[in-house]
Amino acid sequence: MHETARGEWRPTPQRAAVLEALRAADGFISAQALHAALVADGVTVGLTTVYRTLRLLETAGHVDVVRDSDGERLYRPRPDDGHRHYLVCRECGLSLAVDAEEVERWVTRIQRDIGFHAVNHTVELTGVCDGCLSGQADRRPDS
Amino acid sequence: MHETARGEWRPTPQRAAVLEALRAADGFISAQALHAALVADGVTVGLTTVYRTLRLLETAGHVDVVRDSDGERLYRPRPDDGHRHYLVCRECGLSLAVDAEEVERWVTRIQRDIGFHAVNHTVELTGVCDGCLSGQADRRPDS
DNA sequence: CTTAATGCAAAATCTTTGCATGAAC
DNA sequence: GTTCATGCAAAGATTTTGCATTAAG
Repeated sequence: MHETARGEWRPTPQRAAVLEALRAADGFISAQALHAALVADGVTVGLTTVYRTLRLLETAGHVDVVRDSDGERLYRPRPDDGHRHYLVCRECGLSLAVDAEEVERWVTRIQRDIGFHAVNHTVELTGVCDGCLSGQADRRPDS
Repeated sequence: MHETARGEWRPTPQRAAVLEALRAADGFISAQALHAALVADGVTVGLTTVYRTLRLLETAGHVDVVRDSDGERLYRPRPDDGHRHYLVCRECGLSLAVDAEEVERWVTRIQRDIGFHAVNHTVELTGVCDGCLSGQADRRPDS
């Protein structure tokens, strides 16, 4: 090996397309939906490649990953200033970044108080946005 | 209907066993692990029944559910004073309930400010406890 | 006796892997 | 010319559903 030891990235049309589609989709999107969008756009790419590319992006820390209520992984390009938390509409998928400073501080304090190390936190907020509040009344808030 | 309108609960040995095993396991446990434990204990119960019972408990709000990194659902009997948040050790599974009042308040305010309704929140904290901090250095904090 | 619960096997998902072909360096 | 990426099909894994049998009210 005479070049980049680790970091063997190889730019291919498929990877570029996945990245572009990922950024085009606003909010979180599943691997399958992303693949469908790509195919619909006329891009020739296999579902396998979409999964593999997303896994690479995840490993490299370039996407945030959450899970929906079915356990499906949803991806979103990470805003370049670190990780964020989102409030996602269960009905239309609208996702808004929320100010999570308080939570960040809370996590830091908990970590120190309890004596844990390398604490990761995941905060997922789902609700129903104003626009979608028209004719539905199943889930109640569980707070 | 002359009795309990909804709430058609039918106490069976299997359901009792699932509940007992769930309480016996300290910390979060998967449906499959729970089933394995039951079978190992000599209880005759099908995996299907375990899943169905856990789903009922979840609907009734009697268990907290989180997902591990493989997307597997993990269940834990809910302490009878509402829902809680836990800090779980990635190494040994030790789980501690943490004071989450601040987060609850934060969620309430976000909900009001942004104009969302029926907001659910999931907060998952994972780290490494003091006891396990002896020889391991893979995941870094992502905060 | 009527209604619901059980459990096996099969189905339905989402995701990963084996392997031959084709593209990138 | 090597080495890595692609993509199909098949395998893996977790959870749900169909349906006949059994148990509870």
